[in-house]
Amino acid sequence: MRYFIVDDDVASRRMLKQIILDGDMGVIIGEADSGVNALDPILSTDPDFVLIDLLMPKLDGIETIDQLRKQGFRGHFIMISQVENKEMIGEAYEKDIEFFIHKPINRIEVQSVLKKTSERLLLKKSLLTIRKSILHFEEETKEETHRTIKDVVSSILNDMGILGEVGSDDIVTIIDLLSSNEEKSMQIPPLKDIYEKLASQTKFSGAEIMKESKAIEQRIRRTISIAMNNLATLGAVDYTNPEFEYYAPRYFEFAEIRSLMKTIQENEMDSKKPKINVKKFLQVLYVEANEKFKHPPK
Amino acid sequence: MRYFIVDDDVASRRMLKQIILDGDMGVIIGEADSGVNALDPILSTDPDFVLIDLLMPKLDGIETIDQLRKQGFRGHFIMISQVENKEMIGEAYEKDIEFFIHKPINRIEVQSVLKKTSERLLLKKSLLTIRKSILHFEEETKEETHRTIKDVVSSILNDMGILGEVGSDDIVTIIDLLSSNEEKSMQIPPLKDIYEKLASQTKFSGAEIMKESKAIEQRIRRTISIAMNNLATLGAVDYTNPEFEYYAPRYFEFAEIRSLMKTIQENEMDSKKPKINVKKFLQVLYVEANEKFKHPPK
DNA sequence: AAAAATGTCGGATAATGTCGGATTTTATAA
DNA sequence: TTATAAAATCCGACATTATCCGACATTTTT
Repeated sequence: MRYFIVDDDVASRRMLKQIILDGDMGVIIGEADSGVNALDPILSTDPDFVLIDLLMPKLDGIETIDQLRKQGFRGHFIMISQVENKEMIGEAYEKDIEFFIHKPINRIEVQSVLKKTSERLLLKKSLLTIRKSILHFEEETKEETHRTIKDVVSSILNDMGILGEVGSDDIVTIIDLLSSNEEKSMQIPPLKDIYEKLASQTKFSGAEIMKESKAIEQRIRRTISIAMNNLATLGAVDYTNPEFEYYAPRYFEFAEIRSLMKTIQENEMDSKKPKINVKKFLQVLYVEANEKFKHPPK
Repeated sequence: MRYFIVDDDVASRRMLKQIILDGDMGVIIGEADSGVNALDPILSTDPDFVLIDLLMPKLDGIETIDQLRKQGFRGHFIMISQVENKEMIGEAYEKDIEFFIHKPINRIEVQSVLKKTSERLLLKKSLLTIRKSILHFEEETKEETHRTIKDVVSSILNDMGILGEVGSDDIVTIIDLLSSNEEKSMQIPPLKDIYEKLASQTKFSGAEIMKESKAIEQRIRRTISIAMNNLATLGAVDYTNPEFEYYAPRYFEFAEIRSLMKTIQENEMDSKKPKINVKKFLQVLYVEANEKFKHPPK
């Protein structure tokens, strides 16, 4: 199942994330710290479940649900909040949420509820598929609920905090492209070739393609640069942070990250620009995404 | 659906009853005002759902569930109580209750939850029936994507932060090659032979092979050098880092790593190049990869 | 309209292949 | 065991490219 988390409290988001991942219940394909910031990403990533806080500044949970529904979102909501007021809870249930979980967050409770709700969804989907097949004698055995490579990649990019960047689309598409390739070599082709291939999907004249592939190159570089900064900032505060600990040494030249962390800690703004190794980043992402895709849980 | 209500409060029972009947969700086949008084009737009427209060004199909700399960009751529980204590709620969920609803009782909430749980139950039943019939036809089309030795090696190299380097491909292929060999000696053959064997998979003239095997040698050396630098940098930042602790002493001459760490910490850029022991690295990797492959993760 | 983000391009930089020779390990005999 | 030669392994240096990056132009956002 694909989850999206909306909560203004970082700690809550992290706990939920941890619970979902630990329980092997699915992937987090995005998160947001407010209703307003949640709308666009939810509509574009179309998660199966949205875990949403009721009390949030500006746009509260119920209003957010209204907005999303109005714009055609068909996913399911699970509300998580410390509100005790039965009126509000009732109101939430009227918006057709799946369930209301009371804060403080309790691991077993959340896991149990998520498991039951997602099971219900799966069952429903299977039955719908079956009914359709029976009615039309069709052989559509395509499981739409399966997560794609793109989901896996998105979730990784989200962890690095760059899912919203323009270059992320390029990256996701590239990995998808590479993965759909026949050759099972884990070595990715030269970056130049990759860029050109991607560019040729939208542009058609030779010159256009060259330009676009140059643009792609820069977009990706800038996106990765942002990821480095994000991780370095995380690590500067707490180098046992799980995202930092995992991604920083694997996806980047850790020496670069380290010197970045230093300048951050010492608040120097000068900073010799760090070296950005696009090839390494894509290579690791490619192998790891495929691995996670083939052997989902951990 | 057939419901049974257990609650020491008459008013609560009446409300629940009313909600179920009004919502046309099923029939009430009995009620009881305590856990003790509920046991016999529940076992004899075998309801689909038991709505049960957590806090009751003598036999509380959880104990009642235990008793019933012990005596073979297979129905489902929905707990309804005003308890706020998350520990108790968690405990209840561990007893495999369907959901926990907080008092005071809210019509919409109860209806929504009951509807969803009973729907889930119905779906499950239908699906089980269908599956049973289908199983007669189809043998399982399960495609097992085995975890290969390559995956194991990749993950180790990823831990060292060198999955992105060109030489990693060589290393992975080499270990795969060695492992598929008949002789299960723990001792790996001379490096030169290994390189030549690998080279001869892509090149075919004698001279070409020599060149390629030289290239492979350099790629691997450089890759391992990067791994050393990565780990040393990791260790310099945080010597309790698990990857550092594990890999640094096993795969490398630890003395080399330590002096590397020193130059990193003191920011000396001169640095006498550390000695790189390719043989040791491959040897350890070979043994460990095979070990992990045969006896996967704990 | 200013500021930020993105596109464009050429030159700088670092990665890689190639090769000869230095250094270490291994084998063998004293 | 120790000495020594041969073999294996390791390393530096250079040429060639892929990759990277600064700087300015253009577009988009505020």
